[in-house]
Amino acid sequence: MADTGRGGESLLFLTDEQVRKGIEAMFFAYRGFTADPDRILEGMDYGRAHHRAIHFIGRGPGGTVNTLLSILGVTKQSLNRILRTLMEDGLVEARVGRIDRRERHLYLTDKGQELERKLSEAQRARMRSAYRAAGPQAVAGFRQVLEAMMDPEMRRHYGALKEGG
Amino acid sequence: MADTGRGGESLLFLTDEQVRKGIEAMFFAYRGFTADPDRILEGMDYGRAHHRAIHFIGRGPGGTVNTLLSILGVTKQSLNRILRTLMEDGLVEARVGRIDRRERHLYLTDKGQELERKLSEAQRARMRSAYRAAGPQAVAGFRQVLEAMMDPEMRRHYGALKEGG
DNA sequence: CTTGGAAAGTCAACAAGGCTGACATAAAAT
DNA sequence: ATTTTATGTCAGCCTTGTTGACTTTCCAAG
Repeated sequence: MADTGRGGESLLFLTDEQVRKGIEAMFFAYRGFTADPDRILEGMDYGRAHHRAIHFIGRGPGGTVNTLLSILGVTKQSLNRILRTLMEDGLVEARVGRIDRRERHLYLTDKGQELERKLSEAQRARMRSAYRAAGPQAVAGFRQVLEAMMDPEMRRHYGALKEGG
Repeated sequence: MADTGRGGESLLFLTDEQVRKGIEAMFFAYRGFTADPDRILEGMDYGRAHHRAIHFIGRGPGGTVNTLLSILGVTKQSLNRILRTLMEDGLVEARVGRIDRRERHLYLTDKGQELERKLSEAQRARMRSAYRAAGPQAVAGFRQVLEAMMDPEMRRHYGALKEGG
């Protein structure tokens, strides 16, 4: 176990204690991460699931239901319930595919974009503030660790959005 | 990359695009973060809420119900349901306080510790692997950003566990 | 000693958002 | 012509969150 790794580090960062602290950091930070959108959505008929759908439709307009399904990792029944309410309320629009007419391509309406912006701005404000407090080097590290933590399939989606953005 | 490093930075890491990628990284990574314990717990009568309770009881044995309540950020009714099943199943023990006998101090039984270890090991394995892949500098940055992302009260709990650990 | 209030537990009801299973339909692929 | 795929939908269940009302226990202040 005397592996010194990257240029002579002590590997102290891999102790159980360090790793446990990382786990708790994830737990507590995720709460902060979702807190602002949750606050905005409470009172509306929407919840976190609607936020996620709106986010990824806004991020990849024209994506199919299947794509969204695999990004979100839920069942079609579960997604359908959310999508239906969003469409009824005129936040999301589903267009029949021109090439393959079985597919539905999803878009945010103007109203949907408005809510997306509102939610996104709150969440970005916190993220930006954390970024600013930690500095660019820390941010790079943050992203590296998170990316390494993902399941391969999720990393695929993440990467696709990276290029796309 | 034209990263100029700390002190005269380009602030490119604060663009909306960068911040959005951070948001998505959190989303996808958190899924990975919970995936392994979820897999272990499925089939048992337990869920993520039980995992969280077990984790923090194991982390701070002798803590009161109220402490746990404020760490987890749920209502007492919600926690009580989880705690009751854990006590019925002999994973958690509640001891009446010696000083203040209204308080219940929570401990994991041997059986509880066994499950805690099983869940924790799976989660730590992933975290450790991510840490190893990213390296110590990245890990430091990861922790900095997450800490800055927490709500102040959560940061308090996080810090308390930090010292304690 | 009595009373106020904090800590904890309990019961009931409800909602969000996961899940499975079964089934329907349209369109593409074979 | 048949099978597969993409999507939608109905019904029902589970976990885990919520609120509200109420009780018990116990410390502490009057």
